[in-house]
Order: sequence, then C-alpha cells, then structure tokens
Amino acid sequence: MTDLRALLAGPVQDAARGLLNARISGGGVTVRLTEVEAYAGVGEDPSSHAHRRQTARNAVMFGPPGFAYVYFTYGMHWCVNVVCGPAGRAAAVLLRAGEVVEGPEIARSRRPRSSDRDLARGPARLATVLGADRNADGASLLDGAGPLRLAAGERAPADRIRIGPRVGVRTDTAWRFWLDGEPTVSVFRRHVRRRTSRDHAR
DNA sequence: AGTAGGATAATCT
DNA sequence: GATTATCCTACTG
Repeated sequence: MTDLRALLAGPVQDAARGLLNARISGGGVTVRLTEVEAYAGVGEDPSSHAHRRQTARNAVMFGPPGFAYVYFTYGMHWCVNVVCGPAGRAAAVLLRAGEVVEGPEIARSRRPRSSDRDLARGPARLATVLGADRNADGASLLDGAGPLRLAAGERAPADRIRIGPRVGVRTDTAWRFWLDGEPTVSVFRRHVRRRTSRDHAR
C-alpha cells in the first residue's frame, strides 16, 4: 500500500504508475485501475488541456492534488482525472480503464449493452459506470465528502507495467501506463483528424 | 482485425 | 467556425 497523498503530490508520471491497481469508487461501484495517462501543465505538454493557460474548465488542474478534474467532450462523454503535483502547477492523470470489482449489477445497469469486460474499458465508459459527471468536477477524491473516492491498491510490480504513447492525441510522448495482460485495458488508437466542413466543400 | 462515419455540445480561437 | 484526452455501429476482409 502506498501513501496516496504523497504519491499524488509528486511527479505526475510517478503518480500515474502508482495509480495502477488503485480503487476508485462512485455511486456504489468500485473499479480497479488498469490503464492511466499522465498530462502535464502550461508549456510542458501540447496535448494537455492546461497547455496554454488556466481557464474556467481546467482551473482545478492548477489546484492542490487529490481532487477530480472531470471534463465533458465530444458532446456526450465525461472523463475523470486525478489532479497531481503541487498547487500552482497543472498536472493530472486521466483514468482510462479498469476492472469493476464492486457493484457489478449497478455497473451493468449503467451500461446495459456492455459486456463485463468493456464496462470500464475506456475513459468515458469508466466515468459512466461510476456515475461521474459535472457533479464530481472539483471535488476531493480523498476526504470522502464528494461523489468519488480514491483508495490505494497493491503496488504494481515494475515488470508488469507497460508504457506507450497516449491514445487519441497528436503528441506521441510515452505517458500511457497500463498493466500487462489485463483484458480491461483499452485498445490503442492513433489521433485522427476529423473531416471538416472545409474538407467537405473541396 | 481494421477502418470509417456519425452522434452531439462545450470550449476555444 | 473549428476542434475534441470518445464510443458505437456497420461494413470489409
């Protein structure tokens, strides 16, 4: 068991590794994390929401560690991050996938058409299964007062941690971490530029 | 296995 | 007006 507070206060890549096997709970469901991604702050990481400057959306990333940064994307999906690093320096770990270890019936009721393996296989699926949305954004993950709660798990042995490029972003820094051999790890996808109206016109 | 397109709205330029 | 840290379905092989 690791000290979660100390882990989250440290470098975001170390925090990401340490979050593998951690448990996140929400709405009666607990997930054991099998895949995460690290994101850094202003000027450090072109793919980070905090790369340019602090805004209303990313403000919680600039605050103290141990809070949830939950954002809405693609017009329909919520994704959950754990804020890391010291206050004033933006960093967060995106929770990409995991295995449902408590509340499988509730999890299935939230994603009725999903196989058990796919219940939390992907960041938006994970958020759905936990019932996480705007109501969790900015809430503490450690004090038990908010809708989500984070707890340390068994430390993953270094030889079981796999490292590779992050999913769906332009930059190819190897800041994605997952547990080798876990069926709940999501499939890698390269960033694809969607067809724009201008493309359509030509 | 892989690829491709559509859904759908906040956020940012 | 363009982009998006995604997911689902449908189609090809």
